[in-house]
Amino acid sequence: MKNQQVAKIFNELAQLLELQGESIFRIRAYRRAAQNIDGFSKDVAACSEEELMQIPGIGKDLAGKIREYCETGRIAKHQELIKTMPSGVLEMSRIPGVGPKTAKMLYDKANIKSIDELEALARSGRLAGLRGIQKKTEENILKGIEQLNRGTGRHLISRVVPLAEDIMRRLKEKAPIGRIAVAGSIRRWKETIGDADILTTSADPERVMELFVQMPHVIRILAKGPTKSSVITDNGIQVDLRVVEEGSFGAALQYFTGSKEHNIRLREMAVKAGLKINEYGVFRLPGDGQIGGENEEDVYRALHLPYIPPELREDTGEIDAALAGALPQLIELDEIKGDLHVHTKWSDGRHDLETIATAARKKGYEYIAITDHTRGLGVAHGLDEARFQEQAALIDGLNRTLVGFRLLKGAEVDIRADGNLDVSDEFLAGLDIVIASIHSGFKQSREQITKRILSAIRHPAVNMIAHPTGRLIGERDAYDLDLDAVFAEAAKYGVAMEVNAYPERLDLNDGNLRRAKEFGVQFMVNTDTHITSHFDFMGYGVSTARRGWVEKKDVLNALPYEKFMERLRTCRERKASIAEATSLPQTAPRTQRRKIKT
DNA sequence: GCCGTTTTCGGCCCGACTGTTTTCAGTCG
Repeated sequence: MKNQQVAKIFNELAQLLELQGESIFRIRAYRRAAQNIDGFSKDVAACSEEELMQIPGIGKDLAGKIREYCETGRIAKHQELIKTMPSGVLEMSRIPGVGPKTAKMLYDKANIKSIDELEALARSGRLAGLRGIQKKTEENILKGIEQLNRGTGRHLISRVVPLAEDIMRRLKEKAPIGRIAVAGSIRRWKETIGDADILTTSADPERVMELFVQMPHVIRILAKGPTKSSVITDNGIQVDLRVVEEGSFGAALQYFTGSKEHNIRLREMAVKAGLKINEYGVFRLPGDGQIGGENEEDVYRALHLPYIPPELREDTGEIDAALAGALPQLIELDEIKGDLHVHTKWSDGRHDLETIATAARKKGYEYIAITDHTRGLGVAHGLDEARFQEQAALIDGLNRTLVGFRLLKGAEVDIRADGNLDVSDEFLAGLDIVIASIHSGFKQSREQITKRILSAIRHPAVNMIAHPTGRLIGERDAYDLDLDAVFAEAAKYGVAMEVNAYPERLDLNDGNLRRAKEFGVQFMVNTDTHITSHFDFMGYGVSTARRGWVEKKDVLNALPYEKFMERLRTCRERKASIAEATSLPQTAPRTQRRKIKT
């Protein structure tokens, strides 16, 4: 899949063109193309020029550049631009507060070629005096460099959500506010968050801003105005607070939820319809008469669109789907009836069976599966068959006492480096549910890993592949895997793919899910719980599924208990019949075999 | 560089905050 590489080069081209002072529209064209390629579900390397031009924002020129990259591994225009400027200048434009104009000026006027040189000059106080730079800007550049050095600037959503909730709670207690909500990428449930956006209404905005910047978390104030302030908190997360009037809250919520690309599309549509949309409302032009804005729905209604859920607002086809009346009916958190990936202290979890069952019932579930690790996973105290039998007896006992709730006997089986499972087939056949996953040999070749997972999918007892790509956000990339082959086989055998809700995993991710859906794959959204509080992660899993356009009908654990069990049985029956059918050609008469061939 | 149910040329989303070049450019979202 070359999409990400092409997207990266287009983004870099946009930055380089920005340094050249190129037309902002040309730059924006590269950025838009990069985003659409990144979100495109098919490999661009496998697309003809005509197919590429079907992607929004890709015309003849960019389609040619994509082909050029796929065929030669480089883009001449990119190479040419890189040569015009030291790479350090590009890096300087990534310092918060320093944009392309400033970076270019620093290079042109003072021959500064890297962040290190810039920092040294700023520290010695010799930056001030250059055109447009005085003491204050010099200080801000140093702070910006510090911020850049502190980290990637993106945080796991599970780190940001609690902070945003805490800030909102404090504002509700102390500040004179009306409505309040999170916006931005948190509300779209992106897996990582750049900064937290909070939106509120107030009759006394200045007082709200004052209280906001004085909160105990705040270590630096980036900006403070009457309607908008930005701060850095002690855990390095930037929080932006915006105050609007009641009549604008919906428009502002829509506006600040983004994504930017989604909003640009909407505002383009608005202009064509003789309307203007901004964060204050929807206005009819000319005359500026406001026709909506108190509620978010007003914005979509004004454009004759149905309400588009925040998780879909990425300009990856949701507006066209809305126009066509073809938006998906996204899965909802309260439609989840069970959790099929749960560990106990029998392997590497913390609690006993009863504690886990009680916590799950409190969540309102009808069933969960106990899926402790198998013996292959020594580090996780994997169980051997005898220990599983012991555990099964306890589960049977608990099930006799539980009313309206079932514990399923399951296991998270290790797929070994050779593709075999580390427990006997007979034993697995006796379990209610078997989930299989990879915990070692991540560096194997694409062919090997794909083969391992395909053989697990075909195994007679396996019902689901857990965390199918193995990625850990910010720590470990997905292993090299032919996902299309995996999805095709999973759909054929009725084996589910997991949406692992663990915040570091979120695996499959949104893009994978959309692709998998095209193959007709079914999903299970699970928390991979090791401690009872992990059950709360289900929201992250469901939101990731929603970002992947997943509907209730695609999610097996949205089924009530009886129906769910029936599906598990169907999966195994289907496998048995496929195994039987595929063994036929070998024993079939010669004439029949020839027929099959043609 | 893309795009077209007013357009194949001339448009391309909109506003807040900051620092400084005192009327606005740069940056950000």
